[in-house]
Amino acid sequence: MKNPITITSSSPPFSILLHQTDVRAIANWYAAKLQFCCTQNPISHSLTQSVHANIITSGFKPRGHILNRLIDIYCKSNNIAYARYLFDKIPKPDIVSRTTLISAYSELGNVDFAKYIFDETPLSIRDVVSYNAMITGFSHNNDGYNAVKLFSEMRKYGFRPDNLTFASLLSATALVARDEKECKQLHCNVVKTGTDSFVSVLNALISLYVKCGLSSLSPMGDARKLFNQMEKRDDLSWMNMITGYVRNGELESARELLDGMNEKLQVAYNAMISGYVQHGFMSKALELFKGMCLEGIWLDEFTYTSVISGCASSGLFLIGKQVHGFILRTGWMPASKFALPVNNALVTLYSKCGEVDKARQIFDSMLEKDHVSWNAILSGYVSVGKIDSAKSVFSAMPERGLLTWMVMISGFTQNGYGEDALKLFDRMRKEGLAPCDYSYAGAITACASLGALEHGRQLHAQLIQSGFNSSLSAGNALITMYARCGVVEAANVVFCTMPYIDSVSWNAMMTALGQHGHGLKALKLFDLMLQENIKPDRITFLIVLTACSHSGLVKEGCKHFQLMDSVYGITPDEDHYARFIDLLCRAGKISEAHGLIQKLPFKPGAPIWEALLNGCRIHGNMELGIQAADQLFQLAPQHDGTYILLANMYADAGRKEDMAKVRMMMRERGVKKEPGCSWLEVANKVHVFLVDDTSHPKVHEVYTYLKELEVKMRKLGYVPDTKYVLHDIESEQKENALSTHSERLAVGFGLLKLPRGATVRVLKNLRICGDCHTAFKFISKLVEREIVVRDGRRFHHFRNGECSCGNYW
DNA sequence: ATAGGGTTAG
Repeated sequence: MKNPITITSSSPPFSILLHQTDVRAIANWYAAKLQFCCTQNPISHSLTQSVHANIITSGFKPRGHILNRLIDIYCKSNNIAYARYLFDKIPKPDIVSRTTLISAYSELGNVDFAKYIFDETPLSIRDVVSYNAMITGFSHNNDGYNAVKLFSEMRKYGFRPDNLTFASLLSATALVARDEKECKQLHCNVVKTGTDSFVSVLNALISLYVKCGLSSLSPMGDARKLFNQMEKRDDLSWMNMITGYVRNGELESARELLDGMNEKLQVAYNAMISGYVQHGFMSKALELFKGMCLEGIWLDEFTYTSVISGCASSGLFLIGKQVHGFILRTGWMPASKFALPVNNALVTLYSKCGEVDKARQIFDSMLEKDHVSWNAILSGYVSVGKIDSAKSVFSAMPERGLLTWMVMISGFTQNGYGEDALKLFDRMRKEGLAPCDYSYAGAITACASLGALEHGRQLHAQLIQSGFNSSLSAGNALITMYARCGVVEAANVVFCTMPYIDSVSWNAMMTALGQHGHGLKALKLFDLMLQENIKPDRITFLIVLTACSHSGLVKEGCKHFQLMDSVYGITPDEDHYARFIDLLCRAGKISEAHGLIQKLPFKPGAPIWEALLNGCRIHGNMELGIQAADQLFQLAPQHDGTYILLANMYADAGRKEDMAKVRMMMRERGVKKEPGCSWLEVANKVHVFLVDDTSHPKVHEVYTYLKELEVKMRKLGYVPDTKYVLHDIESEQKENALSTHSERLAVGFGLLKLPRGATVRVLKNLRICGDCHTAFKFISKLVEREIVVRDGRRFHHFRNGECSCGNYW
């Protein structure tokens, strides 16, 4: 429909103004003009304002439907305050304008003001329509309770509910109904009032049955009966049934319904495709998609959104990109006019397949963005590890939902920024948001990587308080956290008390046992897992091999290494071989490991050489160790771990000059710590440096640094794990500086909780110095504080004050 | 003047 009025003018034409007396004509002109403003998308604010200004300056007193139009426009543009101001100017708003306002405000989400207007409408002018509008208003704002309450109120005052009332009421009841009883009762009411011949009422009733029947034996039974009885069905009836079946996982019944349809309704196909996508049957979804193309059914934004997002979530990136190309080629719509969800799905697709730049390109080209778009691009950056870009996206976001925080928190954690993760978690709560269980999982994992036990414990307590104690992700994170902080018993308690567990939980618990030298227990758990019919995956075998390696279980390790291919059909990849070589090396079978490397089915990469180098370090095999280090330098010259391993190898052999050479090499090649490592890690590295260079003159500086770290830690809100605090080192005796300082340092680290890295190095250092006395003192302290020193071969297990020194000392 | 349903992010 063409609008005869020119768009630019804001005052009525002279022909109308000529007859000043004809107020009606002027009013009609303004109303039509405002109607035009209203139908523009987006609403033309500048034109509205100039028309409004014109109304005021011309001395024309707006009332009735002009005021309504104006209010309508200001409502739609979310200028509620001004709409309210105009509303108060209406001398006696009639029921029609009130009803308009009620539904407009409700649609805008301002149901409170809608209720205000409704409440102050005198009972004498209320009618069924206004009640209907208000019930719908509540229902659209997820307030089923008040909708139902209003319904009984209107019956109390003697209003006769009509078909539209029941349509709204049924939809509202779906929000609050608990059982089928309520459905049946309402159904009777509908039949009694004779509204059961209206398609919209029956549609609403069907979806109510679908929602309430979920717990019953045949959830779709009543809905199907009703559907079959219907004389007339429209698009929505079919949609409701199909999505109902989909929700119950009865995809075959849904498909039967679709195939039995006489006319091919596009919405029904869309519902079916989205059902397949939701349940991960991508091949079926794509088959149906192809069928739609062949049958000549029009494909719309919903079709494309489902298909593309399905491709994204099931890893079919190539097909997803093909669909994207297909849309562009067929000229379905110019790319600039793609609907928001389609663009969102595309951003997700390119984010997930790692092409985050392409995702960004689409994101930037979008005229309209919502929180989903922002979250999609954010998780795109997070998953490829571009934390800086993720950070800038995070701070540029117009609104941050729970998911946003969660993505950013676990993004920090996954990329090694544990501190930032905890800081963000705190900030989230300071802003008054209640973190979801995934956010807790992220923060708890951050504690695991930082070794912050006490902080982790507090989060555990808060997690329970928030009612997330049955959360899978949080439970799995807790197992990892307790294990990494040395409290394997606590990890076990979590594992045993979790109401639901998945393969990740099994893996986490096996890791926990393996880390603490309980190799046999880990293998027992593995068997238990098999008995529970959980299929082991590649990760499981990585864990099993590591557990065997750390407990010196060579035979068992070999057995499982062979079984994984022959019985479980998992071909060992580079990581598995690396663990296996590690196992051989730790058991002293260096030449065997070296032989295996030469027979590998692929070109050995960094993990393989690193395992060999570490083995050579343990057993003092200098020649092979240097060879392995050379290979590593070629593969990754900037990786600091290689230098540290090599230096440690020399340290064990007492070759100080060579250690110095390694350090020189690092300096020459500009090897630095990767950016973003936590201060805890820095401290650890400082410690390594100190231990490696026993005559380092800067011992004091290191202590000052550690003290600063402690202050920083408190500022960040960490709770120190013990009451130990670093004392003034200056006042300490200087004799035997190394061992004393090492112990102090360890106490310092104990405060930061880093049993594995730091304490083990202290022990090693004390061994080099031959200071057994301090070592024993130190060990007893560890036992006192329930820290178990572990590692299969080299670091032994100390418990109850006893210490099995073996060849270590 | 008022009605029924569906898509996207971990």
